[in-house]
Amino acid sequence: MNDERSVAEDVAAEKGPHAHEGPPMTELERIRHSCAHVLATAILRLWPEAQFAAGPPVENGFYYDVELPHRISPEDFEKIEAEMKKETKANHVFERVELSRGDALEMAKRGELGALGARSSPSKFKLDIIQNIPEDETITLYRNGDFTDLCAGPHVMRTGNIGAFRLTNVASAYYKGDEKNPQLQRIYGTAFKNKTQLDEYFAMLEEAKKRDHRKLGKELELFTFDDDVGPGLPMWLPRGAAIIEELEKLAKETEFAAGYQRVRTPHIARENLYLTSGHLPYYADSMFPPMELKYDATEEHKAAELEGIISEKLKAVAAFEAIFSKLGMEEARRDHFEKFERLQQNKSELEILNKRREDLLSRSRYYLKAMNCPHHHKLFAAVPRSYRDLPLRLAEYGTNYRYEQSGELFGLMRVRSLQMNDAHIYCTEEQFEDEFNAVNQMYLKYFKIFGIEKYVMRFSTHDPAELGQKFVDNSELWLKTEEMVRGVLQRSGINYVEVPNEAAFYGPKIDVQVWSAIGREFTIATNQVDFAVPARFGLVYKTRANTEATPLCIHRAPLGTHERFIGFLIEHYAGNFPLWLAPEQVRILPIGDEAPLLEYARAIQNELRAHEVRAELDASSDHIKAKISSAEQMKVHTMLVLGNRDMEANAVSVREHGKGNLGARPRNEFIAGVLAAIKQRRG
RNA sequence: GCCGAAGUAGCUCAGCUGGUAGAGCAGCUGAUUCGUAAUCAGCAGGUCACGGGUUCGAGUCCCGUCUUCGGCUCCA
Repeated sequence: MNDERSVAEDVAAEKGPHAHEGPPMTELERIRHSCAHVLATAILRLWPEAQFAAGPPVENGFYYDVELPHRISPEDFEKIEAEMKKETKANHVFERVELSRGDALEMAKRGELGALGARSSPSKFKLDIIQNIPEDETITLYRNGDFTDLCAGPHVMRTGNIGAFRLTNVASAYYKGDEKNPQLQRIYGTAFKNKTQLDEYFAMLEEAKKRDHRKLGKELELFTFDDDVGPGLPMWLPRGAAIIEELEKLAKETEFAAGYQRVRTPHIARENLYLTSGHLPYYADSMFPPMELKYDATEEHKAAELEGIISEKLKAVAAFEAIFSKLGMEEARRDHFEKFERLQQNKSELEILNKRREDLLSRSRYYLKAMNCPHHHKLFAAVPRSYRDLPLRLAEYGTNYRYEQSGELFGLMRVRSLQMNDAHIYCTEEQFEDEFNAVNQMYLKYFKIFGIEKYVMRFSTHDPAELGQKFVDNSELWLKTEEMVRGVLQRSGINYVEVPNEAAFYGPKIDVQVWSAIGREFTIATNQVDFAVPARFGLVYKTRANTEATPLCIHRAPLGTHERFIGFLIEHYAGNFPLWLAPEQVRILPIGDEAPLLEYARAIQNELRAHEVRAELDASSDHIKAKISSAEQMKVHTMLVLGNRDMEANAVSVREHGKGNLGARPRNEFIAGVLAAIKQRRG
């Protein structure tokens, strides 16, 4: 994890598994990619019939996809690694060979690619890959010892340059990620320059396991899932909810100071709303299916009435068409002009009626909201807006529901109900830069508070070739807003990287990646520029010149969702939350349970709670050591060990989780200190 | 959604090739009055994820469903 690459390189490198394009590989990637070849070599020694597909370096190592009747399991790793060791010991040169397309195809047909020599069956995946290499590109092979593979490289000089490696796991993957293609076994491994770095990496994984938010969430009683409630629907226990409260407090303070206004909107809306926004049918798969209201008699009656009229019209249209079809359209128009006109009229009326009927029915379908923007757009529209109202910043901790595919669910990181630190900023083009910059500054402020030292903003832009398909067809606005975003990012010294062709449908976006204290990456938040949907909603404001204009909209959620953000924080802090965030900030542990001492303890608890400090009292009959132990296990931030000595001196003996016994302090001094630390959001 | 693996008490886990369920912690009750990470004893706790099948007999074998995990795909 300690390689010298910049974050930008990291991010760029992860883009292209196929080395045909993109930037040259870093040294570590060359090592890993070379190791994939060594892995293939080893597998072939054990199972000569193996068919290899692709074996690129990836974020934390490499993999090679292989088709093989034998199902490789972790028990096989030892013998595969032993074969790999032989290959690295032999220190073969990675030899690069250029050859013609014809020669490459011949070799693949003889089964010599991704192989130790000619075989009875062709190297089918390699054959396919060659056929997909553009005509103007050079085809190259790489050889190490007996092993020959189709590969664009680059590699390290010799197999011995692969310092240290280990296989990690095996999973299945479809060839080219398409489920219509054959299913392959994907063998994962990792490699480093030396053994020390390899060991560090595995130590980090161990540490990540200890900090796993699912494990700590259970142990610390932060949240829970229940089968009867449903998959991907976390419920927050009081200790977890306490963290949520603090995050909301932080966001509300920050946003208030930045001129945001808080709003509240329902969790559901009629289908019409999502037809207007354009989410339906495009995004329908990611939404919970609609609730249908059956009991709206008026609307059902209206729909039925329309149904009657529509069927009449249909009959009329059919009758005319039957006549005309015999005559042919041109003749019909000439000779029966009047009837023809009536047909056209009936057709267009039918269209309107059908639309009205569909509209009526859609009014009885309600969807759980998957995002807050449509509701917020309606709030914008609820009041006549003038340029004087802009920028208008509407903020809400809205709860969204997204029907994530079952295989996507993962602890708190990928859920179906999520509370977003959401806001929509409506502004003019002139205001955009300042607004966007202010949002970025808010991110930096949060990074500081949470001790996030490494981050990158992935700035996703559009591909002009896909205008009108993947992206809203408005070239001018794309270029203009992208230029504005780029300008803000550059001028504010934000660490960012540009990712082409990954923008949202309606505008450029920024995904915010942060790294936890142990160096694992999380995408926690997103900022999106939207120059399309406000227009769909017909949002306008009066300009100074008394004309109407459509505002730009910035979607932003610096703290992302509670679910993912707290998941991140759990790992980041290893469950040892700073005082202001700690679910239980203070626990009072009286030595013994004699009445005067308990009374003293209770008085302190009450005083703390009067100042909104989450203070608890352990009045159990446990011995003091046991009380300390259980408080430590729950990672209570501060423990007050109270005995007669403390009571007599009006003092408290302070113990902090992770720091141990800090000795006695005057009661008032301690309380003032706690309040100040919480207010300043210090540790 | 697809492929693979797993699911035993609130938690962590044991239960061999089928013979009818067990520990530690947590909980409850009582004793213990202890100055910085676990005092002692007793009690209670399970439709072995759910549903079906094979068998004299299923936690154990087979099938289906659900959930979780590892991947793939997805994340406008």
